[in-house]
Amino acid sequence: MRVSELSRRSGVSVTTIKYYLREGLLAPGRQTSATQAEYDDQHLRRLRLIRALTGVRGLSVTTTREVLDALAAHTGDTHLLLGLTLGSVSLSGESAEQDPATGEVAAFVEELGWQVHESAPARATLAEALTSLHSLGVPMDRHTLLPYARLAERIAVLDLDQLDGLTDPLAAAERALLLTVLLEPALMALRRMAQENESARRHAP
Amino acid sequence: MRVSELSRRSGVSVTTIKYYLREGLLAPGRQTSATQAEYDDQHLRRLRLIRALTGVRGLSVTTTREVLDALAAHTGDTHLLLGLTLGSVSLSGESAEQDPATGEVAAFVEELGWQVHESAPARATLAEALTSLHSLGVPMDRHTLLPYARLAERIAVLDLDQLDGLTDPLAAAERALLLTVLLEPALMALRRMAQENESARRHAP
DNA sequence: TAACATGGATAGTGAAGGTATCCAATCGTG
DNA sequence: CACGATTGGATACCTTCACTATCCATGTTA
Repeated sequence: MRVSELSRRSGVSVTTIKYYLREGLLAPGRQTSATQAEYDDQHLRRLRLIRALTGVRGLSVTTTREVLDALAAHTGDTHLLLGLTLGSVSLSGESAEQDPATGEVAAFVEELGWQVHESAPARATLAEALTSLHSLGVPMDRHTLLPYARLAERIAVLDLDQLDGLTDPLAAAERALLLTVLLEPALMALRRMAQENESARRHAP
Repeated sequence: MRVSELSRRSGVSVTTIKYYLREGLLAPGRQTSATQAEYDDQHLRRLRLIRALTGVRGLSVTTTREVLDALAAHTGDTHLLLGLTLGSVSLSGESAEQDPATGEVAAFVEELGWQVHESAPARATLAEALTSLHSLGVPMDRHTLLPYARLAERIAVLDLDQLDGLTDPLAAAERALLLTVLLEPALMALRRMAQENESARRHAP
């Protein structure tokens, strides 16, 4: 198919597709002549993926490219992919200085017995959030955080269960990405609704 | 205290403070003369809150104002506050048309037995995420989603437990806000680390 | 009283994420 | 094969957001 059809089928304007091509989010089509290129279903799928990451999750174009590059590079070792570039989601601008809670997070991860890469961005994300909460007078010590971590373990089990049976490593990596990133807003929405429900249960029995 | 001290104590520049005043995120100080105003600890606290919401969580200035307004308006009925304006976090631009998965979400909430307001933004967030996943070939039916929802219930219990003992309704409302919004990145970071751990456990026993 | 700070207003900045316009080459239809 | 529409490619422009800088008249303080 050519650009106009790709545009029609994806709902993304031709100029925006050109923009994504320029930015390297989308691979160029197969050239059929000097001024003509052919696109296939892979491009359509990729385009849908881009829109999902930028739209639903609000990732920046830069982060999206990094995530997609990581997907291409690490197909195969799925668990390296999980949470790879995704930690940089919360803040696009890197904070150069180390967060004061970094050591606390390391100790906590150790206490949990988790095997987590030393440089996992999620560590910094957690540290930053805890520091911020602390500065606003909300404690969140080990004791408070522990049950949350245990529930996170069970969520992770559910996540990994959904990758079972996918033998194609490309498909598995892509699904891992989708489940990690796109399920986040869904889980947070479930949490907010559950909070409302629990609050109603407690305050109006 | 005057502006310069507020700036020094909060780490926010005077010009930015002026900007927040203009945008209505921060209440004006008490005028002591025609061209002088006095700020107090409430202003400092509010300023820290603003920076936490915009910085850690990446909320836009507009959304932050809406959240803070909701906080001021609904102090007292905490469970109305929870998830009130917060649903609009995922997408700043409202999608005027209704998501096709809206009905499915309503049925799911019913099945769970949750008491959730009909117009809760979290419903739309969930619907949007499910639609997006569906269009990318990841099923996420009721059956798959149910265990996630049950874990969300338990997270909500932990959340609400932390509001116990706070008798001051203002403090309770503010803590509810902090726990809902600022804990999100922390929970997602825990999830990603737990995924990495679980993946390591499964693939390299 | 003179240097400096303040509140208030207005204009400017830089990044992000597109959008619009041109152009020459090419395709497809008659 | 002629001719209008489409395409790829390049460049310039636009809008929004979150600040930031500059002015200025008034006020405070040493």
